[in-house]
Amino acid sequence: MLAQQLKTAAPKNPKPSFLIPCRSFTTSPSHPSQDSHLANLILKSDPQTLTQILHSPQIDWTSDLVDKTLKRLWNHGPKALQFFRILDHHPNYTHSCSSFDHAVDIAGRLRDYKSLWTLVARMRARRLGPGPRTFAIITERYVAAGKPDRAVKVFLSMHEHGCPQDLNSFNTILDVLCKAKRAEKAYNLFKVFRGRFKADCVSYNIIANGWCLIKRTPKALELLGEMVERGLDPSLTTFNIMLKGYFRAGQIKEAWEFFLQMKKRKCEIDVVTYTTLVHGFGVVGEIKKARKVFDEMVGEGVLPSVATYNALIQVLCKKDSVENAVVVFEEMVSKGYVPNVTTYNVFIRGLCHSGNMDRALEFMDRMKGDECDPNVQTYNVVIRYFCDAGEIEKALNVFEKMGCGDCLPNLDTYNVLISAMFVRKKPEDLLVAGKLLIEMVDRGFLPRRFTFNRVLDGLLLTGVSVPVEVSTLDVLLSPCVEDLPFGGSGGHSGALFEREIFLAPDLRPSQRAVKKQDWLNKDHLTILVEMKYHGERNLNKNNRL
DNA sequence: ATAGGGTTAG
Repeated sequence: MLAQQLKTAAPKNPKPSFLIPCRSFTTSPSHPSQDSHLANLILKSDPQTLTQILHSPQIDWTSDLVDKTLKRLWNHGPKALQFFRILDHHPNYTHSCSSFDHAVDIAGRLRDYKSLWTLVARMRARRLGPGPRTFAIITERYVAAGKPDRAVKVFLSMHEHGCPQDLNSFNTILDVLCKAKRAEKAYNLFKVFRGRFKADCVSYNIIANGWCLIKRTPKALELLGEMVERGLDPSLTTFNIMLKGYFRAGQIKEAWEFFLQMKKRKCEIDVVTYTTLVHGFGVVGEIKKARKVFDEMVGEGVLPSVATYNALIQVLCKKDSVENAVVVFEEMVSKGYVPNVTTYNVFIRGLCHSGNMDRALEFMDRMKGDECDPNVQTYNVVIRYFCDAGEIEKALNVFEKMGCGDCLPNLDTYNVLISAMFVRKKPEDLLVAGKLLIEMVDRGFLPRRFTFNRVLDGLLLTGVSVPVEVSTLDVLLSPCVEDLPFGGSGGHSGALFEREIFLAPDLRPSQRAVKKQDWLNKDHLTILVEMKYHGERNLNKNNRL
């Protein structure tokens, strides 16, 4: 049934998509899942066709299928939202609250707050929420966008959206702030409301961890003092947080002493404690110590977990040798542990780092056989190392394998590749950079201004032109992330230059004031970007970027 | 989606 869909749904005039052809080969003979099929279909279709497909009675939409599809489209936010909206008008399917939450998340990541709040309003109108989870998402997105104050405001106004605050949501906002390295802000909020929400051990653990994350272990200790003062007992989690905190701050000796104290105080040391030790000693190069802890934990009655193995494998790769990591890898498998994506990723990274690209690719294939598909991090690692080795073609090959729907590239992927295009600075490379830039913008990733300018500079210098779709042009003409109101990283102002866009090659600058409506008649435009510099920068003469 | 342990870069 879906195969039929695939055929009939193919657009008559498929838009030429550069670089990212749909995967014309499949690496595994097994049948891709339904959501994978759908994601590919959605990526290829234009809005009109898409409506037909999505509203077709042949597809039996369920909340689960919608959630999975949204997840597949995660790295193409605009498409994901388009999909969600079209399905929202389906004659006999209605979105679940979890799908709404996903959509809210995506809108938030796109920093499309208008859509975000529209979704929230719609949720409420349908009595599906918004719930605590929705607010966890919204606040996290605001914090990630560099707007922690806005996030706090949203938390404080939750009840106005029909979702009263409680200890859980209080702990959530604290955690969101702490994880974003805003321990100070979290602590201030904590001090104001700890009485009202009856802060518990979890609240204190969250804040302590927040201080540890920014390497301020003394503040964490101080907070634990407050905790005890108020009659709350630290838990094993609390101790594990501190232990990790010492390692993170480079206080290895203190970490070990702290661990000895834990033992002395008859703490029930668990696998998390041991994993922290293995990792902590390993990253500072104390491989023997890491191994010793690893070997001794079983004697203490604690079995390693996959995470413990991952920690050991990682540090062996980094500070010892990949060969020894291989031994541990095989050992863990022979003991019946199932390596997960992280295991493969740390291992593949190790192989890449030791210049073993071929073996890295072999392991990537081995993953697929083991129901453990490579994720975007896996691809990024391999792409990064190919780029570093100057094997740009190979990097692009791997990139193309990411294809459409199975594992879409993310912001890192684009950044890594675009940077790599400026190594050789051949005109072809710069052209690829231009195409990548347009594609990333198309998919809802805002390049940093540095990236944006660099690519435009490159194109200008080489005189290469890039085909661009009209919808993309809107975004290209809109500000970069740093220029958005309230700022991405905040506070930058004043562009380095003004950009003017001309239609090329047949239009002269005098015709630059072409109206947008005139462009709309064409499928694609070839544009040439010309820049006017403020100040003295003169790139054309010395021909350098 | 309430807290702690494995992935990521000089």
